[in-house]
Amino acid sequence: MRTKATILDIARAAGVSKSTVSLVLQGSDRIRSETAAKVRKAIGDTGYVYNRGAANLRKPHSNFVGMVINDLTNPFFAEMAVGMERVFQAAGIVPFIANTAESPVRQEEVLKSLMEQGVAGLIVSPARGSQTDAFQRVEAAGIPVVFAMRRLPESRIPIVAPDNIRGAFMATRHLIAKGHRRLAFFGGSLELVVYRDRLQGFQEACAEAGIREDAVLLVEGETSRKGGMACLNSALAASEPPTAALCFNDAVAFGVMLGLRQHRLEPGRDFAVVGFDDVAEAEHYVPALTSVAVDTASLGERAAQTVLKMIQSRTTRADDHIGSVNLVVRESCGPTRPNGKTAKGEAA
Amino acid sequence: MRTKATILDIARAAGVSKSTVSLVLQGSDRIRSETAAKVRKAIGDTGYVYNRGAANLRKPHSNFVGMVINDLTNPFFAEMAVGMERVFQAAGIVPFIANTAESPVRQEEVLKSLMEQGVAGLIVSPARGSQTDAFQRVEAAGIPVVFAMRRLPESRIPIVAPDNIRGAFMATRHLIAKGHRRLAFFGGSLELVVYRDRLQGFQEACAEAGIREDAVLLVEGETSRKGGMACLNSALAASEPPTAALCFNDAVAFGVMLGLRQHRLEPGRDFAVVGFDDVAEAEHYVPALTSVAVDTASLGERAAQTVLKMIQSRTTRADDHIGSVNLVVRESCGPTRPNGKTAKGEAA
DNA sequence: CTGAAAGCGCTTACAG
DNA sequence: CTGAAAGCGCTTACAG
Repeated sequence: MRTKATILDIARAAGVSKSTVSLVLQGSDRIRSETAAKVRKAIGDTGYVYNRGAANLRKPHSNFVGMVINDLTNPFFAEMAVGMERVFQAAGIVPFIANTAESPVRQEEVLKSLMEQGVAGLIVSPARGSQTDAFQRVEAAGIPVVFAMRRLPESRIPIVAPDNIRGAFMATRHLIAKGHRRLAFFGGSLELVVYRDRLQGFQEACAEAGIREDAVLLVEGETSRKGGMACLNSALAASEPPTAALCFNDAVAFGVMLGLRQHRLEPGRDFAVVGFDDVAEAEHYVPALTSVAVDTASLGERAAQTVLKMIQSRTTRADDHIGSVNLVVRESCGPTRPNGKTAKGEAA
Repeated sequence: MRTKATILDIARAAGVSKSTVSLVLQGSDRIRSETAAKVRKAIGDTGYVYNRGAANLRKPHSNFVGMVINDLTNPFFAEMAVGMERVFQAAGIVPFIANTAESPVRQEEVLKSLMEQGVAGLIVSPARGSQTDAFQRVEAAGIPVVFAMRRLPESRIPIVAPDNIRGAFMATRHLIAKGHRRLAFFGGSLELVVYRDRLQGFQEACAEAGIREDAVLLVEGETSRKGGMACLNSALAASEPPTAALCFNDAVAFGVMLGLRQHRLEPGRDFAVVGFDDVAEAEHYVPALTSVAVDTASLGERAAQTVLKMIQSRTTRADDHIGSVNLVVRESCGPTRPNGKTAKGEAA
């Protein structure tokens, strides 16, 4: 391995100055095409690799963005990533994904590394337990950030998220229309703003139906399959267990259904469950999971467009985007009545 | 947002030279602790961000590695990533993940961007259809690369992968022991070395049992759920359809089971399916999927350790690692007989 | 359309 | 234990 080629090497090889090389590298039209061709040939011959670190020393911003995710294991984020990738690719930007595995410490490290590398912008779904000051450094550095799905209280960072309140409200109403009167909300915790929003929708629907607060069970927990199983177990141990649950997300819902089986209970028949996110798997699960669809890919696209615009206009502010939601009714709350009425004759 | 702070600013603030600042930034023990403390305080006060691009101009290598994945949507890779993250984190290295979505073009872009950024090492599961020369540039640049799961024919890049031949052999034997005589192999394609290996194990087991070649159906396809459904459909259209299938991976297997249901066939009872990878979901699926477990997290750890060692020893070569596999028998091939014999009385 | 020069933010011998 | 100086690989006015 001989020492790495630089623009100077390729300038010599092409018989031009290094300014010229730099210009063709940037696709400038100030260079005659024959000259550019010579340069490009030299680049190919030498196996030259552009050094973006050096370039960034002089340029206003780099060409990569970071997507920092709290749980890569949740397929939801992979689905969102594909939406993002579409828009970034079109803009000639490469998105790098980093996983924090729900650890604020890890998140700190990841953010630091991304900044040091000169990241142009950030899309982040903050780890649970993130402090508001966790993003002060990136804000101070003037790096555009948009939150996706999760946000921090009292932060001015724009967010792209679904209409959590309405989604939870619709889902809960559905459960109530199915005749359930003892309801639970499983997974997540109060420190999450999303949780508070979804909980609010849940409680509004309960209130509307005149369900008393003591007929409602809130079980906080990890926002994962494992968390869902744990929630169910603790709920079932109550003196008067719930008969239906709105789950913080689909991962929790899958965990709940798993747990039900372990208790020899059949999801849908013995206990109704509805999820949130509508990941691809929801449709294929047995029983198929009723879930709040959030149009995941669109959310990803929107988040990407937002950072992109922020980067281009050198701003650190943008409007929030709240995406519309809709309830996809499948089998996990029992059979659907064709006329939209439940067994108890209530309007759906 | 005032202009960004540099080591010069913090040198002035701390009343030292910039060399001193650089030294404390690198944790040198040549600096008196009081001096270091002053410097660190100045760093905190200014919101200084270390510029790794500038540093890399002078340093031999950077501190980040790239993991380039062919399908982020396959939970297998998320599982492998957690194994990797453990070892990288311990080494103070941040792994960035990039998705190629099975596109060689996208892969090219991603690789280029990573190299320009000064990536220290790469773990890659090449996109289907990658040409052998796709990695010439990174090899020429002397960047350590290890392939994970998939490799390219005639490449000297080391690989970390499970024992595909043996895994497929064991799985196929299991199918045969269950009494199946018309077998299929679903998903993947000959251009993939992994495919050839798994196919070899499959065929060896068939040969061992004296199954004739015309009783065996090979259906190539995408290595995804969707691909699995397509494979099944085309297999079912045959004049004498198979009764069991070894699937290229679990994603394909899930697709096959989905497809079976659409044909009103019950996986396990009407058609036996076994997967490969044993992702977390396999255990929880209904019916639970029999699959070849590859110890995913260990594979990830091993791959990470390998690049790490290559980076440290400035080499571009390493030994391959073939991980052991074992068949996890669940319900997707029908009920297991307690004595390990099939209905037809054959040894398992 | 192209070249010479300055400078981006660091690190690294080299002195002291 | 700390400082002054050179130089890493680029880009960007500025000339010509």
